[in-house]
Amino acid sequence: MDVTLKGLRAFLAIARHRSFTRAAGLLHVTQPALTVQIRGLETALGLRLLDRTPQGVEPTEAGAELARVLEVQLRDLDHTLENVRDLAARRRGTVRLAALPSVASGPLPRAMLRMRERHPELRVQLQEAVTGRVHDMVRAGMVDIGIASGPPPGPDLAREPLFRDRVLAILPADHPLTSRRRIPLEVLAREPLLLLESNTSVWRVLDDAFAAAGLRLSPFQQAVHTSSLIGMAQAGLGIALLPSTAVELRMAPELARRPLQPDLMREVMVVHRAGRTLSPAAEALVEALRGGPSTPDGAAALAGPLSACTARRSRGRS
Amino acid sequence: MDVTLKGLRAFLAIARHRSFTRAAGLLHVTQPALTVQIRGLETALGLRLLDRTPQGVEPTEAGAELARVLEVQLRDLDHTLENVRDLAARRRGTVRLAALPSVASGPLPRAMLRMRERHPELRVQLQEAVTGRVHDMVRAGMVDIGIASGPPPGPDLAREPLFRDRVLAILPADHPLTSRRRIPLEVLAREPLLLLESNTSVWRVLDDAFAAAGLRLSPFQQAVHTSSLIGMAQAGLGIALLPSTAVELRMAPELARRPLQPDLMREVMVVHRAGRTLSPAAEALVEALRGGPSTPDGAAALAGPLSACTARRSRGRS
DNA sequence: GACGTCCATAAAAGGACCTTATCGGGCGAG
DNA sequence: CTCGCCCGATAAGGTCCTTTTATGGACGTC
Repeated sequence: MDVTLKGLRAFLAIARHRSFTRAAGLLHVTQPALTVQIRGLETALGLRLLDRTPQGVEPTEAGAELARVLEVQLRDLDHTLENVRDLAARRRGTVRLAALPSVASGPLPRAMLRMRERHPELRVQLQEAVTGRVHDMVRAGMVDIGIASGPPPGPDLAREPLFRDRVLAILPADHPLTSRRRIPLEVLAREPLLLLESNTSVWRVLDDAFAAAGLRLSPFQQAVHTSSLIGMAQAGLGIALLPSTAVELRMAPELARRPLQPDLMREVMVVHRAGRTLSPAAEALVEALRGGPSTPDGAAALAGPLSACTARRSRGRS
Repeated sequence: MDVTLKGLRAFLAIARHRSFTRAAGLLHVTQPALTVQIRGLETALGLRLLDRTPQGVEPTEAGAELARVLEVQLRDLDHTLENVRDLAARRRGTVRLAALPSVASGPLPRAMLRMRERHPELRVQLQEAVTGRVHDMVRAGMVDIGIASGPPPGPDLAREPLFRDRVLAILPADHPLTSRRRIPLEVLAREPLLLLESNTSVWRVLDDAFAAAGLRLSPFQQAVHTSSLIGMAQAGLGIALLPSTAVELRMAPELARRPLQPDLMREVMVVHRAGRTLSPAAEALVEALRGGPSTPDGAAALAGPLSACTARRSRGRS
């Protein structure tokens, strides 16, 4: 015979209410079930825990001692289990996120707002980083998920597409090229270009496209922050090439925006460790980033973390 | 699905050893059993606790948190259960005992010695009291068992015979009555009698017997302590009537002892609350009082407390 | 003295659990 | 690159446990 949680809970209920019958009602079982449970528990422990009297039940010495201790310990255990269930139900939890600066300042805030509406208790620990650094942080376990762009980072990281982001040419409203709806790369190549640093995903997209067109990407000026480039464009220093998500663009409405020819897109992706389940909080954030929950009702959301992420490591292209 | 102790233990073993297969070996089950157990636990909690990878298992964030807390809590729970098992196995425990002074000084010490040989960790809290007080203390729950004599104390107390104790006449070796092998009550009635107090069981036995013989019990001297009466008898003050268990008799070998005519016996009994199971420690003491364990082998002794004392309240004679 | 309450027991249905056997995926060696 | 090994998942089958329904015995009450 084995000590079971069910048996212990039954014992505690009976000891507390001094009655098999009443405890049975509270536990939603019949009285004989408790008789058997207690017999099992008493056999497992090797002594009598409850003295059955005609008018009810009285714990023995040992039973009273056990009940006293068990009361605390089972409450603690239930508390522990409830905490885990809170994680699952997204009533608790923190997502550690590493995101591209353009996403962090652009679509991310609204996603966090959506997440808070559905799961007010969840928290996000945000760190901004460029793609390579995002991958490193995810790989090292420093963050739960990353938002990055660029090529597949390797077999140990899994990626799921989030959205596509257009690369725009940002130029003063009176610039001659504003007459064109799209600005060809070969035209751009002759202009003074204002670019982010070369380890960014935008730079990589541009570099690839220029190379494919037989051109060479030679920036007139580079900067770490998008707003610096915008300031330069406002001053007429040249043409800035920026992702459309960059929220700083909204603060410079007088600047013209033009897509390129060919239209260059940057694929923004969620990255996480392959073969590792996303925490429920991380799932909630991904859902919010996608615009809404993939599983609208709570029950399905609760089952979600189990069904999701059974995928194994994705094969990296050689 | 329900959280079970077995499932939690399985989870902890797997999380600790990072492997279903290894944990299965340690838990003496097969690996599929653990797969099912963990699936049940994860379903009950609503999230994934373990990430299965080709080379083993890695706890998820939630799983790691659960494992950390559970480790402590299950250890505490096991400790609690082990404590109860110690009670059952008589490796721990205290008997609160109220006993007649004659028994406490007479057969009890040897019984305690026998108990200590078998169960060295058990302790006895002894209180000496006369029969009426013993009954009261047992009834009030102040002690676990009592040793008393005399008539049935009522329906709420159960009694089991322990031994029979002869009432002896104690007289100086040169007393004329020493010529008689048994001393008739009518002879005694004419002698100066040295008796214990009137609330004692010996007094009651004598009183009943004298009354049945149409005699009147009128002590020449009364005392609380047996040794006082012995001293008086040594001084030639009269004839002391004492139970044969009184150990003080052994310290006065020069005094003569004679049974009465009719032979008066005092039935010494173990008393405990009716319908209440004796604690294992109390059972051990009763066994020792009886001269040896009623269940010699440990296994049967362990099962003993369960089978014993299923009897309901014994009917008191009206 | 009939009745209600309480726990124990018995039998049967239902479910949970474990074991054996097998699968599929990943990894390392040859 | 393929074979063999290790890992966990799955399926099927049987056993054991658990629960429910129905009933019994003991006790207290009206």
